[in-house]
Amino acid sequence: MAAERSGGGDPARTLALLWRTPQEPKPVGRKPKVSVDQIVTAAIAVADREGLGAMSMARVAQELTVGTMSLYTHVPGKAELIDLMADAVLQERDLTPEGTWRERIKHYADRTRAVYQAHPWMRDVSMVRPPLGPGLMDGQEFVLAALADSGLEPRQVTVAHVAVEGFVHGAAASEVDDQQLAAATGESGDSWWGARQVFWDDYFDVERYPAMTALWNAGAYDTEGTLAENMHRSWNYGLDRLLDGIEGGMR
Amino acid sequence: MAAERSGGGDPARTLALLWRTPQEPKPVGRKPKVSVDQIVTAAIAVADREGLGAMSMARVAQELTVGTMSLYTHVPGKAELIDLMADAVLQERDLTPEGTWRERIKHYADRTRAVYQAHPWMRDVSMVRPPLGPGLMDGQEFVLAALADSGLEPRQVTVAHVAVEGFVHGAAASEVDDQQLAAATGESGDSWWGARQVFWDDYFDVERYPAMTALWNAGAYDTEGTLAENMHRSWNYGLDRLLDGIEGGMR
DNA sequence: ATTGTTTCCGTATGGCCTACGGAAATGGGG
DNA sequence: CCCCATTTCCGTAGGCCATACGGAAACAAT
Repeated sequence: MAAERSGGGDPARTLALLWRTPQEPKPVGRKPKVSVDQIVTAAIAVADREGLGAMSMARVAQELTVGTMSLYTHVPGKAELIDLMADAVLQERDLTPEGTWRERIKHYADRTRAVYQAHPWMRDVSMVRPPLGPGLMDGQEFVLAALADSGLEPRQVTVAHVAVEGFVHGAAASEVDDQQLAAATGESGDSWWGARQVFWDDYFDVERYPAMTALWNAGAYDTEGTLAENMHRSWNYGLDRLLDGIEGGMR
Repeated sequence: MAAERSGGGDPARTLALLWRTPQEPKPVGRKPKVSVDQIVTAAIAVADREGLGAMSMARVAQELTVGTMSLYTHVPGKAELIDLMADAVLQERDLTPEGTWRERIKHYADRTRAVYQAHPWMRDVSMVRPPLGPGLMDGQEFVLAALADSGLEPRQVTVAHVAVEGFVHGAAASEVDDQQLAAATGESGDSWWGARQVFWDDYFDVERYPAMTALWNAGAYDTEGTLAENMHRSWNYGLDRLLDGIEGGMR
């Protein structure tokens, strides 16, 4: 399926939900069996366990022992529910502003990575039109404050911000993708690659791929550690080099 | 919906399709109405026009004026079809090895970006367990050859490779995400943000977000150009800084 | 007990993938 | 010309999904 899209609905309604605008308790009428918070929590629980694909309205309602359509009283639709889920888990990062601007960005990357690890379905949530809730906004503020302290020009800060944010989310998403696939298909990444041993035997052409062959012969692929560990190493390397570049560009 | 997952099926069968292993023409039996190539082409056409979500087996069959189930004679299932589509469009990059290693990586990034622009549904295809076909492999070889020429140690080349590949695909995906959403929802990114003006009016808190406020006041967000143009600028900046860092790390 | 308000939820529509198995087409041998 | 092995075509059916609609049920105030 294609990536989950969020927030097509009425912006005012969605924003009120994201910021949980307190509404005066209704004096009359039937008492609600569930709250928005309960729905969001249940939806996150389902997605954590079985992936975003399994997070259907029916499944969440079942979790809460409520009729499917009851959810629509509290939440406009599935897209908005996903927005609420995403912002909720982004709030789990506790971002303490300590150390140099670089250390703070690394801290931000770590915390964000932890969110993706805990909630692998975040890979499937597009951040191009993000939920404008407290979870997202607090993160933006944190990164912008760090970059502003770095000495970059204001205009440069905004450009660097998009690059850093993109790298962090992209890296976290890729890294988690492997685990999500493992959970969804019941096959680990290492096992998947192992099953494709045939490829190297039957299709790989040393004439066509000299650089890969040379690297292989040089022992560049004799790594210890799992696929996941190697990915993590690469991403740390990438972020460090990106920050090197940003730092160097200021001088 | 969650991201499209590929290639769970029999590796040997999928590899044979990806590399179009020629099979001797059957002397007897009913003549096929469609070929694998026709199916892949039709599927790409549908996805280009209406998104990967609309690319159903029924829709592709309709395109070819053939019964839905006929497709399954030629292709094991939908996941494998997506693998074939992805590898086919990756083959559209013509990667000519000219210039310095840096220029070649930039060239690779440009060509890959062009693929995503032409086929926005690539955003929804996971590259963690990629289709091991010629399109993907030629790209890998190209990047590895460039990095090997940069003077990095073999082990470092493989680490840098993951970082670069991740950045390029991630950047291309993000950039295209906006257009894909615009096409899918009929609302442009600029218009979406415009409709969320309410947010700045009703929810944004200058006390809570001093860094953002300061940047706003400093005119850092007074950009001309569309959202898409600004994203493109940021991604170029990010890739340049990443390559700066890689270059600097060698000294 | 009635009324106004709010929430709950059963039903129905139209979509998706694909297992299964029979129908239809094809070329060769009698 | 007929038969038959072989191959492809494809209708049906089962079990998922989101959500529009409208009536039933619960509750407070009168």
